[in-house]
Amino acid sequence: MNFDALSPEQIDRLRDKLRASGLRSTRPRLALAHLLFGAGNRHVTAESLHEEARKVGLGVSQATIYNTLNQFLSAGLLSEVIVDPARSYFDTNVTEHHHFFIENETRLIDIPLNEVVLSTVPDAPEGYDLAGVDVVIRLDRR
Amino acid sequence: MNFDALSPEQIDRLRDKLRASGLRSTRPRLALAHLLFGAGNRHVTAESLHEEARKVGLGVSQATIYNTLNQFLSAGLLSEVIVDPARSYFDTNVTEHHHFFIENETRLIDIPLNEVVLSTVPDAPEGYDLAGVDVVIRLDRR
DNA sequence: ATTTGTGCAAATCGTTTGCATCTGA
DNA sequence: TCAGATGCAAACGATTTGCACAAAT
Repeated sequence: MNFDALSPEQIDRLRDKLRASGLRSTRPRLALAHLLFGAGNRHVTAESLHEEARKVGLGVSQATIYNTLNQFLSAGLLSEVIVDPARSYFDTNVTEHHHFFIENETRLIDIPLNEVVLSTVPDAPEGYDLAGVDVVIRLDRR
Repeated sequence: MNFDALSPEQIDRLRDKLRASGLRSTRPRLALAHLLFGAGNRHVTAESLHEEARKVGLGVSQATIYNTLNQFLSAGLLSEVIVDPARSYFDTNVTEHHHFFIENETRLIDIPLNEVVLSTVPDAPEGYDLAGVDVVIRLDRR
């Protein structure tokens, strides 16, 4: 596990982020947090993150990848995007927004909230609370 | 397999529907088609349909359920709804429309197309064609 | 010292597939 | 007749879990 590229400040920032969410700052978690939150918004699958971790020389098992992703998810550090029956996508953008999904590239692109305007939306049926609205625009490479 | 409840007219209608889609009208397919298309729009999972088939006394295996659902899907007799990472939903409504998904009841409700108006939608990125727009409104029982 | 996380391998769950056997056209 | 369907069980891929060990507070 190569932490040389990380400045102490970066490490501290990640530590704080984890602690603030009630998670212990362990080595694997710090390393994965760095991959995930180190640069802009990202979409990963368990497999893509595992692959990435391997390349960077992290000896993390798939189980830890899954556990960590799920912990980050329940801690609110990640959101889940449900667009593909074959696998789960995790998004570092936890604000409300929508997605393009490129079916034959297995790739997601964020759509800022203000670029989709729902001018008419049905009321929730009696006895139910609104939990969220997901808009997925499916694309195919031309 | 109890076909007593089916009038010859109903059987013929289903036969035609299958044939029109290039599918042979076999016993299991006719029976499942009857369950699926017999009464209004429906949402099923492989498991729920299997269960239902069992109750009606059909000796169909899970494999046949899956194969049949997928054949109906590619034949355009069913559509797929992707809302739950845990299982696939099939919808007998093959026209464009949207969905309520009740997370803790594992249940779908159709939303007619005109009840959701997207007044602003981003352009597809260069080089990509629009394949579809899915709106899922997630609900929780109050 | 105690609690929480990790790794591994085995277990689980939904879904798909190979193959021998049936069956509809 | 014979291409196409079925059933079963085995295979599969993604995800979860049990448990012994390791590390964090």
